[in-house]
Amino acid sequence: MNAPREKSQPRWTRRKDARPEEIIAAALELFVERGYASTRLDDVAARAGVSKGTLYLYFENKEDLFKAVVRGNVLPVLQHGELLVENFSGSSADLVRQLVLGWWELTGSTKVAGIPKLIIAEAGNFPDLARFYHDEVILRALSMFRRVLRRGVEAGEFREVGVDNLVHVALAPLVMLAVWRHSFACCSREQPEPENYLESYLDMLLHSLRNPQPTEKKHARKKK
Amino acid sequence: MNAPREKSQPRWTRRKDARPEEIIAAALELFVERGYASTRLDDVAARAGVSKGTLYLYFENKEDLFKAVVRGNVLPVLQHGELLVENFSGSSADLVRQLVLGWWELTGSTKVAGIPKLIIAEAGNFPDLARFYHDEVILRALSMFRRVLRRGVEAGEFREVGVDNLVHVALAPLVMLAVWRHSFACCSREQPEPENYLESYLDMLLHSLRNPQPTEKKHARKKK
Amino acid sequence: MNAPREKSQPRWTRRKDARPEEIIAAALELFVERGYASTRLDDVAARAGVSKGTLYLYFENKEDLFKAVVRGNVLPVLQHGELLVENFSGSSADLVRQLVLGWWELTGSTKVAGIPKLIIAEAGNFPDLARFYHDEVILRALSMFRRVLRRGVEAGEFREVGVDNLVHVALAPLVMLAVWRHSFACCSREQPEPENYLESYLDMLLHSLRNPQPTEKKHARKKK
Amino acid sequence: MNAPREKSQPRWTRRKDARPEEIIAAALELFVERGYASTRLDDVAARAGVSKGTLYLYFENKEDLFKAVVRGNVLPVLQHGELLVENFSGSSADLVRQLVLGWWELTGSTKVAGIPKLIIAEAGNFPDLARFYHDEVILRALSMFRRVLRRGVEAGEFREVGVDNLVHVALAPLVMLAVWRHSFACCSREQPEPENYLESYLDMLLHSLRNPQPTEKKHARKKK
DNA sequence: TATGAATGAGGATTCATTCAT
DNA sequence: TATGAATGAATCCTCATTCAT
Repeated sequence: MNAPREKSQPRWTRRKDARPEEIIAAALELFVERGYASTRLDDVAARAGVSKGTLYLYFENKEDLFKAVVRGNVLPVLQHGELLVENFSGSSADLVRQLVLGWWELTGSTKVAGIPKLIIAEAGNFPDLARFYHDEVILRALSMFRRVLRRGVEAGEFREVGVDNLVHVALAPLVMLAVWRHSFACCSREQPEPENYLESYLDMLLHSLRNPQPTEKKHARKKK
Repeated sequence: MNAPREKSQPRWTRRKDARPEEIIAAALELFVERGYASTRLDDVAARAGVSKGTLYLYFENKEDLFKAVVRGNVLPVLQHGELLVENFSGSSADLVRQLVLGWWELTGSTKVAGIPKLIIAEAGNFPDLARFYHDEVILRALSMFRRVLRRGVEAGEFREVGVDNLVHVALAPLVMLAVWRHSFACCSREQPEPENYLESYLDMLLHSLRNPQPTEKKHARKKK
Repeated sequence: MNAPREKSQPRWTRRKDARPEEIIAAALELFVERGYASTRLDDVAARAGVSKGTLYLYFENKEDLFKAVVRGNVLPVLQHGELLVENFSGSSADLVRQLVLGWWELTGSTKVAGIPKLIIAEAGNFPDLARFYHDEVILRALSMFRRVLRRGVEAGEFREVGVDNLVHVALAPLVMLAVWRHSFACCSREQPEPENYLESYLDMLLHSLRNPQPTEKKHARKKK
Repeated sequence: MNAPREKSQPRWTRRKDARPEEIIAAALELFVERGYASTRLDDVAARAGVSKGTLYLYFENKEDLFKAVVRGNVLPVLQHGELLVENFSGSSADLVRQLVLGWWELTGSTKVAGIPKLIIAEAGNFPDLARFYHDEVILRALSMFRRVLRRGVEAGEFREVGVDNLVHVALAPLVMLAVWRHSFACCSREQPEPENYLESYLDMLLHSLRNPQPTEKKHARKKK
C-alpha cells in the first residue's frame, strides 16, 4: 500500500513534523484501549513506528504525552459544534438533532470517543489535566448546549425548564454513549446500536422539552 | 502457648471473619480514589490495619481483591431496588421517583458510587470482571427499569415508547452522576448539587414519558 | 567458615538490623573504586549479598545511599583524633606524630580513606553533602589541628606562625595521601610507601615549626 | 539559493582548524564543573556552539574527548616551569617561590586547575589516561621539583633532606589548592585566599628546608 | 563538513508477590 | 493465622552514538 521503498531502505528517516502527530495517534489508541497505567511507552513507540527514545524528543514524559493526547484531540470536536450552533437557522429541535448526530458521526467510530473514559478514570491522578478538561471542554460543551436550549425556550418551541440544571442531565447520555463504547464494547451484545440509542435519546429529550402551548414568543421564529 | 487472654475478652473483638470485609472496605476506598493500577497493596493493607502479607491470606492477588471489591459492593444496591419494584403499589411515576432517589440516598455519599467509574476504566483490562458486571449488574438494572417503564405504559400512565432502547438512555444520567462525583468532584463547582441534578433528571424523564391521553385503562393493548 | 547452613538453605533470611551496615560497606567499596556515577546499584546489591529491591528498603535512592556512606564512615575517624588531642600530655611534636600516624593506621588501609576522593569528585553535584562534609569534617579537622599547633606555640615548642593559614597547608599532604591511594594506586610504583611519605611529611612539618629559641616558658605571651 | 553573503566576509571567521580547540575548551569547563559522567555531550556541543554530531567529526567518542581535554591542557603548564628551572640563576628559595607563584598565576583562575580533580576522580575508570597523566605530568613535575630541591641542597642553601620522598609531600599542598578550588569553592568561606595559602605554604616549605649551617658547599654560588 | 533526528542499550526505581519467622 | 523483610520482573527514562539529510 505504501510507496515501495528504495532497495536499501534506511534504518529510519527523518520526519520531524509528522512524528508528534503519529505518536499522539498511537498513544491515543493505546491509552483508550488499556488506560493510562497499563499502556507501556514501548508499545506506544512500536505502534507509532518509532523507537522508545524518539518519544522523548517530543514529549517530556509519559504524563506529558498523556496530556498532549487529550489536548490534541478534544478541541476540534467542540469547534465543530459551536460553529453549527452559531450559524444554524432552523428549529431548535433540528439543531439539537444535528448537533447530536453530527457529533457522533464525527467521533463515534473514532478512538477520540474514548477520551471521556480516560479523563473519568484518571481525573483524580492528574488534577491539572482534569481542570483543563473541565474548563475547556466540559464547561464549553455545557455552555453550548445551554445556548441551544435557551434558544428553543425563547422561541417558545421548548417549554420553560431550568436550563442550567437540565444541560447536565441532557449531556449525560451522550457522554455515556462514548464511554460505553470503550469499556463494555466487548461484552455488550444487548446494547442497542448507537443509532437506536441516539434516536431514543433525541426522542426522550425533545419530548420532554416540547412546549404544550407553543405560543410563539418573541420575534424568534427563524423558521426555515 | 499463647499469652493468656484477658478473662473477659470483649465479644465484639475483631472476629477473624471480619477481616476480609475490612480489607475490601479499605480497598474499595483506594481503588475508587486512585484507580486500580495506582493503588498499592501496601496502602490497602495500611488502611485496613493489617500487614501486606495478610492480604494474601484472603485474596489470591491484586486482581482477585479487585474483583471481590466489585462483587461485594454491587448486589445489595440492586436488591434494594428490585424489592421496591416488586412491592410497589403507587403510580409508576412515583415508583421511578422513589427508585432513583432511594438509590442515591443509599449509595450517593458512599464510595460504592465510585464502582461504575472503576468498571468503566478497567473493563478492558479485566474482561471477565466486565462480563460479570455487565451480566449481573447492568442487565439486571436494565431489566428492573424496563419492568418499571412497562408497568407505566401498560397502565396508560406513560405513553408508548420503545422501552428496550429507552432504558439505556434513561439510566445513563444516573450512572453519570455516580461517575462524576468520583472524577471531577474536585474541580467542579459549577456542577449542580445531586439533589437538583436528580430533580431535573426526573422532571425530564417523567415529562418525556407522560401520556398526553392518559385515558387508557390498565391491562391494555400491548400493541406491537 | 560460616556456620554450615541447614540442608535446604532458605532463599533468604531476615536480618533487618545487619542489612544497612552491610549495604553501606558494599557501597563504600564500589563508590570508592568507581566513583558515584559508574557504580551500579545492581553491583552494590550483589556485593552486599542482597537483591536490588532490598536497597530501597533502607535507602530512598542512590543519592541517599551515597550520603549514608559518607556520613556513616566519617565521624569515627575524627572522634579518635579529638580524643587523643584532649588527653595528650607529651610534647606537641609527639602529639602531631601520634595524630598523623594513628590516623593512617586507622584508616590508611581502609576504603574509608577513599571518601575524600569521592567528596572532591562529587562536591559540585551534591552541594548539601559538600556542605555537610565541609562543616562536620573539614572544619572540625582544621579546628583540631589548629588547637594542636597553638598548643605547641604557646608552650614555646613551636615558633610563632600564622596558625590559621598554616593548618590548611599542613593538612593538605594528608588528604593527598588518602586521595592518591585511591586514584593512582594502580600505576604509581614510584610513589613512596605511605610510611616513608608520612615520615617525610612529619620531618618537613616539624622542622618548619621548630622554634630556634625554645627558651620560652609555658602559658606565655600571646603576642599580637 | 542562500541569502547572498556580505561581500567582505571577515577573514578571521571561525577557521575550521579552530573547532577542536573550541570543543576542548567547552568540554574542559563542563568536565571540571560536573565531572566526567555528569557531563552530557549535548551540553558540550551547545557550549562549543556546534551540533552534537560535530563532536564526532573530531573525537571518536566521549572518552576520547576526555583524554584530549586532559592532554591538551596539561603540558603547557609544565613547560613553563621547566623553562624557568632551566634558566634560573637566583637562589633556590627564590626559584621555588617563582615556580609556585608563577604556576598559580598562570592557571589558578583557569579551569585548567580543575584537571587534577578530574584525574583523581576518574583515574580508576580510565587506567590508560591515568598512566599517561602519571607518567607525563606527575613524574615530570616531581622530577622538576626534585631538581630544584637538589639544586638548593647542593648549593648548601637547603639542609640535607631525603629529596625523593620530600617532593611528593612538597607538591601535595599545591595539588590540593587546585583541587579545592573546584570542589568546595562554593561552601568554603573559611578557606584562606590562595595568596595567603601559598604564602603560608612557602613559609612552611622554605623554613623546613633552611640549612642551619649554610656552609657554602661546592662551587655552587650562583648568587644574583 | 555539519546537522540534529533517531536509535537502543543501560540503569534507577517501583511494587506485586513470596516466604522465613 | 499474621507479619514484613526480601525478591526481581517490569517499566520509565537518559544519553552516547549513528546516520539520513
